[in-house]
Amino acid sequence: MRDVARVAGVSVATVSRALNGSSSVTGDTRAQVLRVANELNFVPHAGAQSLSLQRTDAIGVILPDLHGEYFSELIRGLDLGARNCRKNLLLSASHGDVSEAIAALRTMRGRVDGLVVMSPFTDGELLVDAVNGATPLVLLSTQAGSGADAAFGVDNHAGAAAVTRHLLEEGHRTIAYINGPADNLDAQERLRGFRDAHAAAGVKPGPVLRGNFREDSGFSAALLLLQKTLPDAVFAANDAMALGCLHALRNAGVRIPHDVALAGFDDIPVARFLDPPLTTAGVPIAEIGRQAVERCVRLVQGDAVAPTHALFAPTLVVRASSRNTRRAGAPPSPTGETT
Amino acid sequence: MRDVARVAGVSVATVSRALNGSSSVTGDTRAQVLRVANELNFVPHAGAQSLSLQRTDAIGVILPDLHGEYFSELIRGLDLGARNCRKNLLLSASHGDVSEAIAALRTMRGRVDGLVVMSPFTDGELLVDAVNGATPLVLLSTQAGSGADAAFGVDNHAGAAAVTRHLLEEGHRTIAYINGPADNLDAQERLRGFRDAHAAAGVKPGPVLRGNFREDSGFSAALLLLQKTLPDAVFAANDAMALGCLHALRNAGVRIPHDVALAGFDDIPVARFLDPPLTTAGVPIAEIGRQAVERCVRLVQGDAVAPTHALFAPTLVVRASSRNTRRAGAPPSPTGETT
DNA sequence: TTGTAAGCGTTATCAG
DNA sequence: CTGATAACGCTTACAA
Repeated sequence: MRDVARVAGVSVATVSRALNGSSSVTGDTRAQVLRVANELNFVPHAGAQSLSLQRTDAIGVILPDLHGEYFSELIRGLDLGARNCRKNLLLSASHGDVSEAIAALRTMRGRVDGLVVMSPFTDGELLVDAVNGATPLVLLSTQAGSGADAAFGVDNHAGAAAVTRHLLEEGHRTIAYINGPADNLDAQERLRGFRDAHAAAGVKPGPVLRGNFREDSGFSAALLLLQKTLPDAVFAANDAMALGCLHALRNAGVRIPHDVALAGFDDIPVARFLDPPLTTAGVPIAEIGRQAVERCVRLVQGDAVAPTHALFAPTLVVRASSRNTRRAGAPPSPTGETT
Repeated sequence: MRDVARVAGVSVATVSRALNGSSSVTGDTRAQVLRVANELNFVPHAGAQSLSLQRTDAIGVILPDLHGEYFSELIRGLDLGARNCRKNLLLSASHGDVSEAIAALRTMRGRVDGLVVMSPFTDGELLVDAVNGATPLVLLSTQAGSGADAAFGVDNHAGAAAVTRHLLEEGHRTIAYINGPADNLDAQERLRGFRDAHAAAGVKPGPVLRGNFREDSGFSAALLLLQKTLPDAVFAANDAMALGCLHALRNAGVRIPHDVALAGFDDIPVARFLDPPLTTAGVPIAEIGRQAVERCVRLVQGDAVAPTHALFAPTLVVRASSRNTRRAGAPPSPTGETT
């Protein structure tokens, strides 16, 4: 910038003003400065700018992972929101570990104006403590009362209960469940929904298998199931595991849904492309991301928004994978999709 | 930091030294400072730090998109590389537009030490000009001679030719092609590979349909194909479009591979889970991302590395979707996967 | 070993 | 309308 000032024969202050379109600059000097800046292809140093302005125009995002269909879809929404607000996104992965999340948090101080953190951990308060009100904080997938400025989540209990109810109504009697990570709040709520729906129907829940929300754990769980009498249906706590499960079962020659019905949770983009298309609890993943970022930006701007804990209600998406073909009087719809 | 200094009864310089483990600090003062810093839960301001240190410990990444299986997988690799080097990732999307990419580039000045940019655009030199050597730059998916410090790409021509050859060898006579965006270099090379393989085999290529690398364009292309006599096989320029194509064909009651064989490009994670599993050109997506970041970091550190344009050779991944079941003497392998 | 002060590249205040 | 100059929060000579 000094160079530009020198060449243009003005002071750095004037350069700054000209570049930022301050009104109090002669048309001549402005033109001159812009010309020189262009010649020297000067690009303002965003780091210095934000130090001076006390604002970075960036939102920090910390997610358990940055890959996989679920996070990919979430990131799509986050990006959308950021674009809408003309903010940058600083993404970081905590790899499912609170301490890593906190470390990421620390490196973001002074780099971002606000934070969107997904913290499905039981000990998520640590995170809020770490931020300590220093920065606007929006939490994702967290239980209520978290002390953040805002929180967005999914009604996991209702979603899981709806899927379970659907499976029971289809006439499936024993339903096996592939669980998520034990310390994951989303997973805990889904399991509760699964159990409560059974209790309400007066049916004994099938076996609950260990899982970690990743595809391979769905695969392994299916292998376990194959060693005993197969259940009528399998409900995986997310679509990724349902995918792995589907794969393992098909490898074993099990026909879905004829031999075993299958359902998942999330409605990730591929769910509808599987064969058979997957019944699942539809979550507006991208939409949640978008709203989270936009809310965060609003907090940064100081727009007094009431602290919220918004809970999105999943919609039951019935596709072919859950159909009970053993039962009479269940005429398959042509496309197999209802909502 | 001033607060810490005041409370600890030392100068800010000492605080800085204590926090950064400078050797010339008494054990006592250090302990004292650390204690106070902890009490006040002081977190260094990364922005100010980098202004002073002239280094941000962050790598900027600009991709056409941040979502979808392909980019998701790429981001996994980028994150891996960044973690290995203990760097942060500043991600941005150019949405397939050079000017947006350049805009993103500008906002990154002073925020990152180096750049990894995916620029499959025909006018990618603009990008290099924009950076103007100010920052180490690693390019992805770019044609050679780009003027960047390093470039990583895929041998698209070889990959597409291999897939085409495979389809021809399977006995498919007319092969339709779903193309990528016209101004995309990867897409251009793949089309060339498709054509050259036909020429080498003395077979006339089937129809080439317009596409944009996204799922829905594969779907539309398939609808077009369904209006005429179906080809023996369809080769989509990437897996996402193959997925869309698969979906449309199946909706129409077309059996794959019996009625029409199908192949894609990339080997995204779901490819093996489709029904039938998808034949494709396997690209080590995540690995490319990891290497790109690590190379970028090395450039930042000034390790004199020779400028490279590394080209990864795709591996032909044959799965069930390309089998010619109309031909005699093609006994299906049990898993249907070979490499 | 520690403190003082200059500097990183901007913006903003305050005189001129 | 424009130019000095003090921040912004940190690091690092240079002095003490």
